[in-house]
Amino acid sequence: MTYHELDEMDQKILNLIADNARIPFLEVARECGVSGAAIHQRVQKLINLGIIKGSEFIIDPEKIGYETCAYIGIYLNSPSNHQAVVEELQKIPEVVECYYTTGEYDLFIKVYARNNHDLLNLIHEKLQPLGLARSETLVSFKQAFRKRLPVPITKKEEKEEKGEEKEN
Amino acid sequence: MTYHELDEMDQKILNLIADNARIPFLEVARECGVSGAAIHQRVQKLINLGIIKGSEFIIDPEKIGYETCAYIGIYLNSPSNHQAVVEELQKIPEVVECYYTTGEYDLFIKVYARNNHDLLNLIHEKLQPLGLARSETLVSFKQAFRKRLPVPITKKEEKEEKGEEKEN
DNA sequence: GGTGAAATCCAATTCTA
DNA sequence: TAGAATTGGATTTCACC
Repeated sequence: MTYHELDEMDQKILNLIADNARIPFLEVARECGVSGAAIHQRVQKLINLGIIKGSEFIIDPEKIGYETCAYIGIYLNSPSNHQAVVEELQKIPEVVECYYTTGEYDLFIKVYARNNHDLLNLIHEKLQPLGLARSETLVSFKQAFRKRLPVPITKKEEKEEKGEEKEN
Repeated sequence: MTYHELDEMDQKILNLIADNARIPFLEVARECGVSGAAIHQRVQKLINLGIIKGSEFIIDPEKIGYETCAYIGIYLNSPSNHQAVVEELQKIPEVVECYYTTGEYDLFIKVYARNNHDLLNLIHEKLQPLGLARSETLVSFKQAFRKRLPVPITKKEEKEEKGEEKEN
């Protein structure tokens, strides 16, 4: 099994804190009908399990001067070299996400740039030298929306049906 | 000007809180050499300006049962209808991001699914019925990295060179 | 796993400058 | 805008269940 079983309270906690990282844990505690210490311990457990990977304030890229967002599909000259390329990509501040994908591209990245001109510059000056055979750029001219994945709610009965064992 | 001028302290605050939403403001205050009230007021200002759009705990999608991540480029039957399609897409829990893009596609979305089978299901059962002419799917089989965009640091001298006005 | 109390620390407001 | 002071809460730990 690739993920730990979360009970209903864990799921409720995650859904409460996921889009408000500053919510007081005592408020979460009241919602869940337990003590603040219990929430504290469970959140700690979720962090230790790697389910919670951190917290962040969401900053609007446009408002700090990044007007252009783009996705770039990358073909490498020597695909065997991908590890080194990924390390170099990680050092470029404008590259915020990087994926290994099936089929089409060797790598697929998300980048921000101050404007379209800087994007072209970024591609020519910083990306091409890494050993790209070719790349395809998809410029977003507007983000329609962004939201978070809901934490699925597993009802207790469903867990029992799946054969939840006592020795967990 | 599309973005507000941030002074060095605003930038420092953003860089401090951006990847730790739970950091005590008093700690930020100590780092910045000002009082807690000053940080409180500045963060409030940044929220009011829309520079800070909220906060969140980062939850590992794999750990809550979403093993497949994919990007899908969408061609619509009637592109004039995009507004309605976007609204429908927003209702689908698995669709977490949606962009209007230049060129190639009418829409470009990011989705999560429990597995590859569910992804196919999602495309056939939920996406196709919205009126897609065609779609191209790019499955990520691993995220190499993800990081945040750094808040650019504008030195005071640079701002003066740019002609910062007193009446701001 | 959870509780409750204690000690420490913080958030948020108000007032002053 | 910043600082100081205040106060009501929040965080965290720990002994106990």
